[in-house]
Amino acid sequence: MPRESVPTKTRAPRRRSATSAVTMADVAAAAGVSTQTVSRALRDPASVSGETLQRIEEAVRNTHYVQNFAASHLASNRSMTVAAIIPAISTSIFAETIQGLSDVLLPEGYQVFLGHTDYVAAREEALIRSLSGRRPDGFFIIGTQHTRDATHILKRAGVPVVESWGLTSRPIDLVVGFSNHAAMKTVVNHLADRGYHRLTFAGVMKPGDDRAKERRKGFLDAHGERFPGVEPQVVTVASNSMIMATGAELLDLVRATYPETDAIVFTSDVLASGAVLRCNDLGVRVPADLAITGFGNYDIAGHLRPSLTTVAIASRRIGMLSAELLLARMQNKPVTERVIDIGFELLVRDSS
Amino acid sequence: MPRESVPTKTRAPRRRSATSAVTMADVAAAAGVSTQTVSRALRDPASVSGETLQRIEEAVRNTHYVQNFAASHLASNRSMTVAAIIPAISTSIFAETIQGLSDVLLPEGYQVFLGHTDYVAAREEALIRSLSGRRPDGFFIIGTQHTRDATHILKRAGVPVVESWGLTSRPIDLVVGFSNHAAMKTVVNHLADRGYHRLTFAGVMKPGDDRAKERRKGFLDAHGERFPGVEPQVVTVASNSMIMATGAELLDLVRATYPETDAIVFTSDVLASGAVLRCNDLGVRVPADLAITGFGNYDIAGHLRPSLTTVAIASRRIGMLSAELLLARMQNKPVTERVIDIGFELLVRDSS
DNA sequence: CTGTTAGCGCCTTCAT
DNA sequence: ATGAAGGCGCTAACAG
Repeated sequence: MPRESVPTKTRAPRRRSATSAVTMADVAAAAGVSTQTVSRALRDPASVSGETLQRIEEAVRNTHYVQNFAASHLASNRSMTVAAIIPAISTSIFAETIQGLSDVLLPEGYQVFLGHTDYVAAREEALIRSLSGRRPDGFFIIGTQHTRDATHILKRAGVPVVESWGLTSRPIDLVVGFSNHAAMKTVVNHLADRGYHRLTFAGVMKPGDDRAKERRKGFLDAHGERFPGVEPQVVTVASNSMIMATGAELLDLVRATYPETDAIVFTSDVLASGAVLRCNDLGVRVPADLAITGFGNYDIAGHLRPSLTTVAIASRRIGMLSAELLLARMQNKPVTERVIDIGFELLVRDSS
Repeated sequence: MPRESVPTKTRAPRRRSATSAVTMADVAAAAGVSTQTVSRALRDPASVSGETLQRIEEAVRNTHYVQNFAASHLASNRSMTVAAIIPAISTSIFAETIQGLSDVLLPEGYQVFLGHTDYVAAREEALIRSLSGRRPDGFFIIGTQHTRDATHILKRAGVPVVESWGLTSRPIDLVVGFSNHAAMKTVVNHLADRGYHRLTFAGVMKPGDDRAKERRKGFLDAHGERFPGVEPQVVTVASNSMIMATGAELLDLVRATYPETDAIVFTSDVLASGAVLRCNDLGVRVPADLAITGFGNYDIAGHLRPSLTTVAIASRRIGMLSAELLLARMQNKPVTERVIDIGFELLVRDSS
């Protein structure tokens, strides 16, 4: 550890670094240049002469230097990180979105802080609060509805924010999503066109899931238009997991509650798949006895028999587009569109 | 000798903070205390008198102060972050592991950096290198085989490292996993016991997927024991995605290559499910004509008809246990077990 | 193209 | 229980 050259100090020099005592100063010393030159070589190799660059690169290798981004962040006021906040990581279509986000950001040198809220608004706020302390250069968040304080913190952060998987006329900053309301209306219209007339909406409604609420509203609005005077049928559960077993349970619940139902509109392919498979077990013919629709176009949807009518969402693309918007903002490039509607696609298959 | 202060400010003071000009000093001023007291109040409220604490909390609220963790990190040499490295986020059972990890770490104040490697060793190394610069207080990584340099960086980081989803006698630091080799032997033995005797191993083998390699080896070893002299049958693809369509393709490939096959051992439930559904389409009876086994006990496995024989892995638990080990290390608590084998469970269902 | 200087915002150490 | 001093490792600003 060649760092002793200040004999005039009365106190022993502070040694707090437990790990990696190698600093930029060590590299600079080894290469015979100033720390500034090392810093420049690391961030913009072209700004240093070829010979100097080589010496520095060699010094980096010899010393096993690993740059400390916390110091860099503090000095430059750029953290080179993006905070991503999603409801759940597992069993979730949002994983694809995060992969898309990450696929675009990592090659640009940005790293991703990931947190999940379990669909609880208070947890979302706490997470945003906590992640703000990391001073990310951008935020990515699922959903367009947040607590007052959460919104406030995001706005005060002074960095780009992308809300996603929904649309809103009053975004915090940027939005990449689609209309859950319109998507569900499309499903209802499709079923009505096919002649189904006793529709039931079924799904898991977590308190903090504004996408599910939008979908329910889309169902109700379309139902009112297509079946005026008919009482809409809605069956939801709040605490169940998003698993196929829940879909099977919901099927049973719908059949018990509204036996006259001839089509079930599920909020997710996971639930719809569970229901289709249970129908097969029960001898209920899909779609002859009962039509079933899903949401999300999961892998399974096209492989089930009957194959599942559903709404395809470009989940990965949401992540990639969001990352591109964030990058543009973070690199001070112009962003023309503040709200990007990526749309959706109704995939009519055999279950309806 | 104290350095002289320079009262002659010839230059204007630097102002680099674009965002959140509120610092601890502002809070301290508002509360009429020193920054030190604010710092203490934030990290250990009990170390400050009740009245002072209240004034500080009020000042924090009024100023909208958000602590800067980068500065905290630099000064304390603790980042309160954990880096997590997984092959893929989406369509992946690892998402559950990350959720488990995150569920344990977030409440303790740690935040998670997430990166994915797409099963490419070089990307893993690059990611580890890059994440090291964030000076995480711990690493979590899927797999037990890494490049020389990657291993070296992890060791030099001087923080706890958990490798997972496999076992090794020479861990970098800690391991939480199970034997993929033993799991696959168990599957083969089960099939052999049931009277199947022309087994084919089928799966996606990405170059950097050491779990898949271990599984293949387990298959081959068990096959050699149970069917001495019989040439083992292996059908793998390298570049296909882990989706059901690939399972259907593999089924076709196996039937074309080894028509005498009476049982297919897949490396994943996703593939096995695709194969089962295709068998249903083709009129191939499972398990009468062909037995099929999966791996991972995904949600779908129990709902398929026939239901899928598979190996259950406590994916979420791997994450939680890993987090607990990391926490123990990071908080200087004793860790007795360096290698934790969480085992696996063969679930015999109707497909075999 | 390279070096010097000062400071990013917080925490550790020491003193009271 | 609180305050003062200094430095964590790096980079912006300025000079040459």
